[in-house]
Amino acid sequence: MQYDFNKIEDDWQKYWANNKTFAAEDNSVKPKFYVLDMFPYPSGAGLHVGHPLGYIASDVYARYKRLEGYNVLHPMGYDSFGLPAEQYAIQTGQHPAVTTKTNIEGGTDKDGNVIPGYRKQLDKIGFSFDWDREVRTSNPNYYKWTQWIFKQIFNSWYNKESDKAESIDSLITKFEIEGNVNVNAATDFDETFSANDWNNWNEEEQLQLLMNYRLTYLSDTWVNWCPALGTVLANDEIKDGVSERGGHPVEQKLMRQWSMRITAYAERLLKDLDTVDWTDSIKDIQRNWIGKSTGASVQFAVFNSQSANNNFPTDDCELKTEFIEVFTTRPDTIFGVSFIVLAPEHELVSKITTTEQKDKIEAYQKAASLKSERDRMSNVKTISGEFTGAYVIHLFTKNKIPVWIGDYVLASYGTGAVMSVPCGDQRDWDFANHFKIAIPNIFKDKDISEAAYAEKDAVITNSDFLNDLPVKKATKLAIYEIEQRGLGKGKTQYKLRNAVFSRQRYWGEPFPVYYKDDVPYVIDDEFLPVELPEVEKYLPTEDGKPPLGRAKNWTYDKVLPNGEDLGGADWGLELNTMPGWAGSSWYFLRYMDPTNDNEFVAKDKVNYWQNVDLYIGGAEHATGHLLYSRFWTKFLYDLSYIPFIEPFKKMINQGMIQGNSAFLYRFDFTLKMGDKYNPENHLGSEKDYKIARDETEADIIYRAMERLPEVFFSKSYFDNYLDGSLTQEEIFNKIISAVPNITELLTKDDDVVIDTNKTKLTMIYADINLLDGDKLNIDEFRNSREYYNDAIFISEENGDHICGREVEKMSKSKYNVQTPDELVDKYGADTLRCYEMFLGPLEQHKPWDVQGITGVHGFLKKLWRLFHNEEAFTISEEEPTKEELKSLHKTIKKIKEDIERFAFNTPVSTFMICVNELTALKCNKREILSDLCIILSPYAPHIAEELWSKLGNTESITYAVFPKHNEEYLTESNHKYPISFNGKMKFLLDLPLTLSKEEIEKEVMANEQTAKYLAGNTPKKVIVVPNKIVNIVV
RNA sequence: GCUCGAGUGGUGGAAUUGGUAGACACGCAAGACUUAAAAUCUUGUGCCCAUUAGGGCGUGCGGGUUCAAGUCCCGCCUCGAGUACCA
Repeated sequence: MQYDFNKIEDDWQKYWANNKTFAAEDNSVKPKFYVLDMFPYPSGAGLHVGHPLGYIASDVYARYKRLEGYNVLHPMGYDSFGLPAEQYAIQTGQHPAVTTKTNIEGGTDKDGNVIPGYRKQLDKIGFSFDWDREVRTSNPNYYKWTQWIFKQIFNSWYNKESDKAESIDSLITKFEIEGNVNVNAATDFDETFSANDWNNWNEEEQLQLLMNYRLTYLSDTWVNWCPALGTVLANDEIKDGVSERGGHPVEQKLMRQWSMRITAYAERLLKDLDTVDWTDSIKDIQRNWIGKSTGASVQFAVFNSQSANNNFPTDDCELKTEFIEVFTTRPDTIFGVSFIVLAPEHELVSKITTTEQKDKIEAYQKAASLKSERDRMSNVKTISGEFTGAYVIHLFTKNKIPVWIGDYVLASYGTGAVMSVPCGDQRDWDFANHFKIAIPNIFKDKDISEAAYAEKDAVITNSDFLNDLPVKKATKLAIYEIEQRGLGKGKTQYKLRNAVFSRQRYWGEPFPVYYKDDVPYVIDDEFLPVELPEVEKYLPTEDGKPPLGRAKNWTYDKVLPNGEDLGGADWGLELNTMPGWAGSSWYFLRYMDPTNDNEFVAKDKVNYWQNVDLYIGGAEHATGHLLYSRFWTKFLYDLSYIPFIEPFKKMINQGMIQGNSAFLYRFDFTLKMGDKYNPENHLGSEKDYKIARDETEADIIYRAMERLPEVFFSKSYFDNYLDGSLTQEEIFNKIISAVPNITELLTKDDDVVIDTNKTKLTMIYADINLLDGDKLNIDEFRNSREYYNDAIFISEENGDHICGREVEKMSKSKYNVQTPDELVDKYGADTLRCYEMFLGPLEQHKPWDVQGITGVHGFLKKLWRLFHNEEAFTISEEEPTKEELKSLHKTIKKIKEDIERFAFNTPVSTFMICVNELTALKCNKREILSDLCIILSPYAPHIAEELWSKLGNTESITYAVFPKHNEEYLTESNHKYPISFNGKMKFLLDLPLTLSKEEIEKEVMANEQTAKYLAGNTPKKVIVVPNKIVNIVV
């Protein structure tokens, strides 16, 4: 009886949908398990075989956990706001909501292309998602709560005393009572004010001040402006100086923007990485991104050379009016400072520069400001700088230290100034060497004549009170002294920047914010969501406002849906929208309670489901989504909305499935005008050749080209062509014999010849769907496009036309995309699922090769045949034999072990071995096959359900019980000992396991084969490891 | 440059704690069935030498530890990812 996978899969998918088989129970007595896939963006291109890889793995795990008795939450939804839909809307005028819906649900786009729809594609693979919990970030009932969370962040500040976010009201109370003197908050605001000051300010002034404390705040910030996309981008949305999406240039611009004070959480984001089970690589990326460094912040007093002589001023020098603050991670090297470098943009530069140096400094500043980020990045090696003419006083030695500017110092990091210690830092050393500045050595017995000594294992010398101390102790003491003398203090610095949260785009969440006299206020909860308005175009307005500037009545009028007017006014609403990561920072919470209209998630539900137990997705979100959702999780925890501090406990990052592109080698005819051609003829007369008066040479050549067929060479010719063993002439001869009438075609009425010096073989992409292995299906290829109809193929001697292959990214433009749909139609979803897992370890990148799928498909057919003879389903009720039980139980054991260590590829091989063994044993016994169905069902759920029901079960296999292996069936009485000589295995010897070491040795030494390999020598030593090996050392 | 990861047959990969390297598949070759093809089945398949028996070499390269190394240690090479003057 045939394995009709199409019908079986269809039937069971319907059954699961109708019976809501995978609905998760919200408050179950069962233990919970939360398996989540990273939120997909529903693009119009649909799924290719790389996308479901992670979904299959998570689905296998989810199904396995159900069999293990867990209540599994395994939801799916869409991150449906985003740039591609909006770019498409700008091009076509279609509302992004419409295209987004089509991309998810299927339909046709404006050009008439059929869009299969994400959902339909997913359904065909047989995932066990609880679709009743689907969310879409662009649905108002979802983004209502994104806006609500924004409001909570807006109404919070970060209290460093309690080390958590608190309500802004608690801060206001403090201000009212004692001003900000005792407030220890995450803020850049460093002035102090009293309660009196506070209470005397008007509302606007108070609100402006609170902006410095809110966890999301409006400020003028330097942002990454991308003119091509018409929006600002966050640091993690930029790769190599250009936008991650589209690769457009990015420039720095000062704009009024909403930002998220993620820096308040820097330390916790860093520290809590230790509590999650992620790969070291992702953790490292986050640690780097957060970039913690500890050291000291130190103030250097500026010594004004104009009014002082070269003698050193005293401590009470009245000229100490300006200070340069620097941050250093090596306070222990304070005595090695020989100059100070400021960033060219540093605000003190103009104040301290002497008149003699003014011109040079200004020229340098100008040159630096003209350099783009990219130039600065690419010019790392060139050393440049300029002396300001000013000096500072060394904290301890009181020496004069020159102040320079140089663009190797970044304005945006630390204080934009460094104390340069050339003996201990290579960049400082290079700078000093270049400008002939002194390089004092403060490391005992270290040579610094050729390079700086940056290792931290030196002993400090020439450093007054730090002499003879190792780095660690010297650092501690230096900080102590600096603090004692009031010259600075110990400090921790982070690279992490606050995240820009505004986007000048249409297709995103509107802010729940309106403006009264330019002061932002948040909208009352009863008016949420602020729904995205209709606009007639998705472009910025003529005066440069974001697209929402085009919306009519975009004001906070306080009219409730029921028509009740609560007395609003024409207060303008915020025109920016939120970035892509807003909705995805908390979506995993919404799945617990997707339809709740009163809360973003109900307390009892989040208390039951807790955080995600297993999160599967790509590694590309390391610094974006994975950092932001950790930040929001901690924030919501601080406000006691959720009971955990990390969103994703265990994460696996699946590797990319690469495309396997195919190439044809096309002969490129290059034509030129023939000898008989005379440009004179071109000028009107009709002598030897018919040349239309208005034709150019190019026209004639093009016309001749059109007559010529496409000629393709098989791979071996190309290889020979590349290494020179096939000459142009030989190629040409091949063509002449393949296209005998070539001269005729070429010439016809035109005088055109082939320019044999310029012809060449070039690689063009061939659609991988027209290939059978590496062989081109010539007929299908000819039919694929009209101009290939009469293409000529110069093939291998056996008639095959072989294509070149290369592994690269899977993409439409490379004609190497494989969609899951075609494979599901041809082999079935179960085959696809098993095959994608079989390909290799989940985390690894691997090339897609469709050929291997037949092996997996064959395995399922073989499995089917265990249950069926030619005509019908047939099963035996006999007692299984020892061998059959052993085969089954070792499989049960290995499958469980493998799945639990997240090895998804090896179980498929294990199933194959088991089916091969049972086939060899001709086993069709119920007791064996019934358990086999269960353990296979996470991988191949449709066939498992079908066979399970044929075995007489009336309930879905989903909630069957994963069998326990019985160790008794696996224990052996004998072991085939590999007998090695000097570690090289020579033969096997079957011995009972009951033998002692001595007995084994005796048996081995008595064996005649041993004697042969010993060849008369006496063994020096015999190592016997019972149940493992025997090694004889000769 | 720095950080992290990976290198095993023609291909994808297996070998979980140092103990038979190459499981399981693909591909290839030979054969069976068939008018033929597909499907299916059987056998072989790391490389080299040898008719066989057998021998030698083999997990990127070079060393080391060990009775025994794909696995542990040291040094290097190549590829991939992240990051980029972070003081």
